[in-house]
Amino acid sequence: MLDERKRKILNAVVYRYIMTGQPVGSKALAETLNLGISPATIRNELSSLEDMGYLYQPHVSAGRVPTYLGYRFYVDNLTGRIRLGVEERRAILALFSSKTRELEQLLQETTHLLSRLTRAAAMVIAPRLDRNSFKHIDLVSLRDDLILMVVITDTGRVEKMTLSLESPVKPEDIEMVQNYLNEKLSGKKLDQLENIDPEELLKGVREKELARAALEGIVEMMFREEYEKVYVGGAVNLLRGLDQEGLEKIEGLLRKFEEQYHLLNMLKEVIRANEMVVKIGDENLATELRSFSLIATPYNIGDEMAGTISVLGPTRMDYARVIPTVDFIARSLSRALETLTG
Amino acid sequence: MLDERKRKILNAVVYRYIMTGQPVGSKALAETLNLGISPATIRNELSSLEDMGYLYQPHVSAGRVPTYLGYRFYVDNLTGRIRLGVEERRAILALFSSKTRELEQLLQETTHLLSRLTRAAAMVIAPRLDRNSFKHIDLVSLRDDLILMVVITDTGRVEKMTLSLESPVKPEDIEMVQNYLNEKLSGKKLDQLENIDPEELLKGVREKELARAALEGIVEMMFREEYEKVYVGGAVNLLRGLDQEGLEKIEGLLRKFEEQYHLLNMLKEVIRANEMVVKIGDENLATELRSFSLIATPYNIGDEMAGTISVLGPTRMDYARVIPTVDFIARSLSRALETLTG
DNA sequence: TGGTAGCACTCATAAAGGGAGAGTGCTAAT
DNA sequence: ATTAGCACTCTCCCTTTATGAGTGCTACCA
Repeated sequence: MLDERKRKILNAVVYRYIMTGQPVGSKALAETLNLGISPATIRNELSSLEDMGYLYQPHVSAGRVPTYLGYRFYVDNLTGRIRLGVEERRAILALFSSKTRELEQLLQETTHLLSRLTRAAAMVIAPRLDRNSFKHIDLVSLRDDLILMVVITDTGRVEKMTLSLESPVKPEDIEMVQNYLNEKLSGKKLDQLENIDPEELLKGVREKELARAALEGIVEMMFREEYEKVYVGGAVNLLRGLDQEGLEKIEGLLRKFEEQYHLLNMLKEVIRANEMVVKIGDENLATELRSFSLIATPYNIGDEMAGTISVLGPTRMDYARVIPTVDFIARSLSRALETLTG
Repeated sequence: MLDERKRKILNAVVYRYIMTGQPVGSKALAETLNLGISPATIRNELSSLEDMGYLYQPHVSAGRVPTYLGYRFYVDNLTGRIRLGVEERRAILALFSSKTRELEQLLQETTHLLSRLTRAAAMVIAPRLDRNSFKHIDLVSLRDDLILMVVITDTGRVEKMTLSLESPVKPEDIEMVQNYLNEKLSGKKLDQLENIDPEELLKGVREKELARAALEGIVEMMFREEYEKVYVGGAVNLLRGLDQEGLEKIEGLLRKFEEQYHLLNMLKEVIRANEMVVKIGDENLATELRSFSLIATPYNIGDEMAGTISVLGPTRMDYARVIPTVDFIARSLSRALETLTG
């Protein structure tokens, strides 16, 4: 579709624009490209590339700037140019070589690293709860009618909830219910718990109110976590080199960032992807993201896909550097999680 | 020090400037003040107030703008003007009337409400861990040499940590250590735990490695939480109506906001206050806050001071509205926590 | 003596004009 | 097919000019 020369020119325009942020002119291209052709020839090619929708001119006497399509071409033809910097490699290995950490802490630090290395906003979606299996339940009385329920999963995730009861319950009953539930539920996948008939299960216990509240609580907890938790970092990076009007646009986006629910909604088109996804500009579903680029890739625990890590930055982003960085972080995280969760 | 007329004029200037954002001129003041004096007289007074350091002129032909000192005077003389709006009252009561919630969730929602109602950035410092007392410890094996430790406090706070052991440990030993620690530590204030001699305590157990790791873990956990957790919300509000240069200044501040440690450092001068504090402009210790106003007030659990809620906004802030809002939220939160933690 | 009218003065802001420079598209020549 | 040459367009930046807001000062008044 595009001949060799056009491809070279297009790639050069995008590359230069990413580096400088300035529209790229024919003269500068002739100098760097070394194709032995004059600016005039390049101008013809540029004009042609503009007709095809890969480039546009901000105004008539400016150089060319890539359209979303132009970036798309560039990203799809990155082979060779792409490489992980030594700096990045070192920082990533440093983070993941330190051991014995909390899942949450690890994800939090991953988010930080991601945003720092890519200079973009980073989002890490935590592993879904429903794939975990039930490990242990703990009932602790705060008051005789107020019980704190703590549920621990096999991946070391800890969720808690306060149960407020109508009537007081005795310590020995609490312990009994706890033991009973532990025995009955141990090892079950969390999403199987929804199908358990509570009445059936409750037959064996005396203190029905507490047991029922606990069961309902567990199901509610799953519901609460239906949209998974997201860690966000480096949202400030989106402000970098922004003009007045850009600022107003971004305000709405940052507002969405503060709410898990909205954030996940924006990300949902990439959440389920099982390989790296690069969405450029209007390729994004969420309107708030239309002027940004989103790079997302899944991470695993063992063989199972667990969650997604992603970065959000301007379409004018150094893809050749960011893509391998995101990729390597995802791999490193997967490896770390495997040893962390046993 | 200031006569009646000067006070009226100064208050009017600050009030008007807060409302409009425009420098206030003598003519406009003469119209609104109804003191029966002419603009010329007001000009004399303004000039005098400027000499005293309460006002300044952005440039010679502009009206007057309050200095930090001017805001300070205004805030110190708010009596009468101050009142809680019905809107705000309703929203606050609505949030705190719904019941049975997690401490963390409640604090998170409080942060949200605070930023929404004040249109400023909100920070809520969670109750310090060391005042809590030990309620229950839970050791769950993830693998035979990887133990998840969960510590529950009497206020329903749950902290966890993974313990990685040199040698595998048997399930019955885990249970034994867990029971032993529960018995020994139950009811102790967390800050007392630091003084316990581990060797003394360890005499009674066979599985010393696990027990020692657990003890060290608890102490480390306290250390980890020495600087308390902070919830942040509405940082975007700081971007409101910002010019290009203000944007660059604020970028550094927002970056600090992303790190608990730095954030708490900035807040530390107000953390220990036991009544409402209003810090205006350069009254702030942290240089990053020098061009903002910080309003902070403590909240309690029972009779004990538990944490601090605060908002950060431009010095040109509607103090008459924000101050009572922050105050009422703090009171409501205190009340809610009392019933939540029993 | 405190208040006021009048007036000259300053300065920000906006609109208008005018190079300079960058980069283009087009044309004609190779 | 490629290129040199050139006219053209438009942004950017600087200067100029007009406008208007608001002041400080001075002289006058009750």
